[in-house]
Amino acid sequence: MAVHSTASKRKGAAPEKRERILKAAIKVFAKNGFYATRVSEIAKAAGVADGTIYLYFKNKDDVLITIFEEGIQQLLAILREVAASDEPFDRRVSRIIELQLGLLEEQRDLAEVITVNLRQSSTLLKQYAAPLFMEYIDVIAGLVRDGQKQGAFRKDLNPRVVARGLFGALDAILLTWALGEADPASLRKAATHCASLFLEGLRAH
Amino acid sequence: MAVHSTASKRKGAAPEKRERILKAAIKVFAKNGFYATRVSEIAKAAGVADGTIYLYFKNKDDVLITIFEEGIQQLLAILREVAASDEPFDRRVSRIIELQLGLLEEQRDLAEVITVNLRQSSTLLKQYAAPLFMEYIDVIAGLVRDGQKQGAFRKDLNPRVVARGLFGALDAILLTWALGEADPASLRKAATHCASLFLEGLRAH
Amino acid sequence: MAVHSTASKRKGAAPEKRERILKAAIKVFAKNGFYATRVSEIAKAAGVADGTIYLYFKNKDDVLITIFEEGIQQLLAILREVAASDEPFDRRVSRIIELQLGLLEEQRDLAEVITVNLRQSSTLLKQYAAPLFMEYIDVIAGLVRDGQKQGAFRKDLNPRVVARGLFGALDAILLTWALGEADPASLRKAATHCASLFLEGLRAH
Amino acid sequence: MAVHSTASKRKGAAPEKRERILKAAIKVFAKNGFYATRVSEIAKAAGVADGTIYLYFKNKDDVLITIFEEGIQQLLAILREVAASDEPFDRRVSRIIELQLGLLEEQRDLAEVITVNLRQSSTLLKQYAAPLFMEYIDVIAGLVRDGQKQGAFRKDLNPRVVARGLFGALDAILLTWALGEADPASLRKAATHCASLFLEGLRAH
DNA sequence: CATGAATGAGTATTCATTCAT
DNA sequence: TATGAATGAATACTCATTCAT
Repeated sequence: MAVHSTASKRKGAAPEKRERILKAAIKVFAKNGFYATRVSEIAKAAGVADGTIYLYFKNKDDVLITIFEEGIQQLLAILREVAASDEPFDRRVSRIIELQLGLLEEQRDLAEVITVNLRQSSTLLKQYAAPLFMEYIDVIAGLVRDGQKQGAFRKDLNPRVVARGLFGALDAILLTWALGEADPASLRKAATHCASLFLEGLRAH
Repeated sequence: MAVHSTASKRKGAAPEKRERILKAAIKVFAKNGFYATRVSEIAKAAGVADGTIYLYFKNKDDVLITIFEEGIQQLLAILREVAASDEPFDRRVSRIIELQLGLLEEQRDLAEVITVNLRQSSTLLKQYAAPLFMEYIDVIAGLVRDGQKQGAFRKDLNPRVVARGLFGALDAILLTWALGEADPASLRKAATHCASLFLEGLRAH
Repeated sequence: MAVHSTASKRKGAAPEKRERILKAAIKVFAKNGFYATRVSEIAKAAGVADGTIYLYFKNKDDVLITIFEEGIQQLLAILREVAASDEPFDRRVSRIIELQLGLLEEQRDLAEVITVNLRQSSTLLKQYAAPLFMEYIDVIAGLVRDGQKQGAFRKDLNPRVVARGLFGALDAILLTWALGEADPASLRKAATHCASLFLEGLRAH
Repeated sequence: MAVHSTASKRKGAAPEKRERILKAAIKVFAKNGFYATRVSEIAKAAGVADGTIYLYFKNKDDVLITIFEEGIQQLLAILREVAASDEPFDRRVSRIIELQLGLLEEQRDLAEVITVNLRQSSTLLKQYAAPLFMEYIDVIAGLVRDGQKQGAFRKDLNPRVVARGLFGALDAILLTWALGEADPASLRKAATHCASLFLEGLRAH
């Protein structure tokens, strides 16, 4: 898991150039996909020379991995906070859904890179994404488990199955949305319906 | 296709060359991913010459598309049948879930190609997969809509959102399963839980 | 020179199939050039299977060589006859010019193959065409030499240079004509002018 | 082009990489023909990597086209100058002949590429060479026409036919020479004879 | 003789990565 | 640090030729 952890080379100088490259990479990866994106395109979009990218990243794969790691970490941090809040369980689940879709809505390109691009390299997917993905699932599963313990959710469902299902549902909704014309309003409405569907399905009687 | 043509065009050997190529492609695509797979690897796995592949497929893309199309068509045929049956709606949904997971359980490589590989090419995804995917969604959405009309399902949920969510949930469960060690029993149990979650979430009160 | 001479394989049977292949080859070579022509195209145009071509010719090169040899031999035979006739020298030269252009005019495709295609393979050109080309030049040069001896042509010009020049002039005129819209009338007029130019240039004072 | 740019973009080495590639290409094209020449052969002969060629040329075709264009432009510039001089018409025609043969005599390989190789691709010939070729013909035809107007040349010959004939004659002489052992003296003598033949043929009485 | 499915050697071109400046 | 010219390994696809029928 910590394979990549300490991340890419950096020194003391060149502060935001690294960020510019990442931002540019997210944009072109989202537009063209990982394999169809040329390193030179990222460089051009970032306004740096091709070689400069190799001062901040080991190689092209490293750029994608970094995007994924930092993007997921961002999500995870908020997710954990929400999951640990003292709001009612229903509310926490709703917020997670809205959050995930809502956060990504504001970063549509990042969403596409994370949900679509990462699957483009089986190696990357299995090596780097899977562990982080599991971590993500774990947070949600933990929330479900807590809800079950507290009597808010029915106890006969495997929390990890619920978590995977929820993640997949959101992923599919996002994908369809990203492939289509991507109207923010429709996404928000879909989020509400999805939340209602899962909460009703989870409710303890 | 030539499933039943016991008589090949030549000798007794090399009967279903096309099928052999497809089978081999599914195997190597699943193992290495679309982009990392060399045409020569497919040829070798199929026991034919590189050039032979081009007698049956336009190019490498065409091989992937064909796998996807024939795989989905297979699913769609069964799906439509189940959706149109006269069983209770609950039962129909359950069967769809079991069928989808069950069918792919028997063809793990195909599952991985369909769920993972196809996303590797944005072009292929948008051009070929999206329409078939929508068709798939439509069948499920149709079933949900019918259930709503008949009073079996609550009416306040958008059938297409439910369909997308269900598909995504199953996709994620399959993906986790395909990436992991893939124990059939666990997949079957996950199917039951998933069905229960969605049915409860859908139930009309 | 006799490298190819006894020509392509033949047996006793399959009489005109060989001719059909040659005729078809002339057509497609003229249209697409030697390198851009596929053996399968020749086969299709001739109405035979790809493999059949190899029953009559050693390989693709052999087809082009055969066309060239038989085409040139045809020309040479007539040329020699005209050169040896008892008409005035002026007349013989004129007839040669008209003949060469006129004959080819009736076989435009053959003309294009001989003048253009053969140059497409340096090897073929040097190995097979050059000798035949020299033979061709020799006939014309012989006629010029005779004319000089008989006092009809000026004696200060090298007959071989004249022959080469005449050949080149006709070749260029044909090439331009073949590349353009190819109006037979304009070709004939060009022939007259060309003849007049050369005869005047050759005349003894 | 960068003929005079004494300062290369880099070090002191590899100054005119583009020129080196062109020079190498002329050499190998002349030796092996266009189709039989591998891009890697050009690269090796030029002492650069295969990929470097694509930094300066669009593709293999582009290399041939460039050779032709720059070679012809060179000839055209001198030709136009001679054609527009105030020497007697006879002299101008003689000089054109001598120049054309002489210029190429110094660049035998270039001569072979221009006269032979270019015809190897029908597409290139028709698309790129034909227009330049016509321009070339026009200059000579213009000179003939002027000579006719001034009373120096007979008026009954189509200037364009004369120009084509002259070009073809020179081309054939060059071709024979390039294909043979290429003795400079014989080429020069051929030039004199050719000039005499055409001038006598053109003379007004 | 004829077929045409199958073969597999052969090659232009791309693009991630390097390194001299 | 930053550059971007240069590198050269890597690969999909074509097509002349063969040979089992």
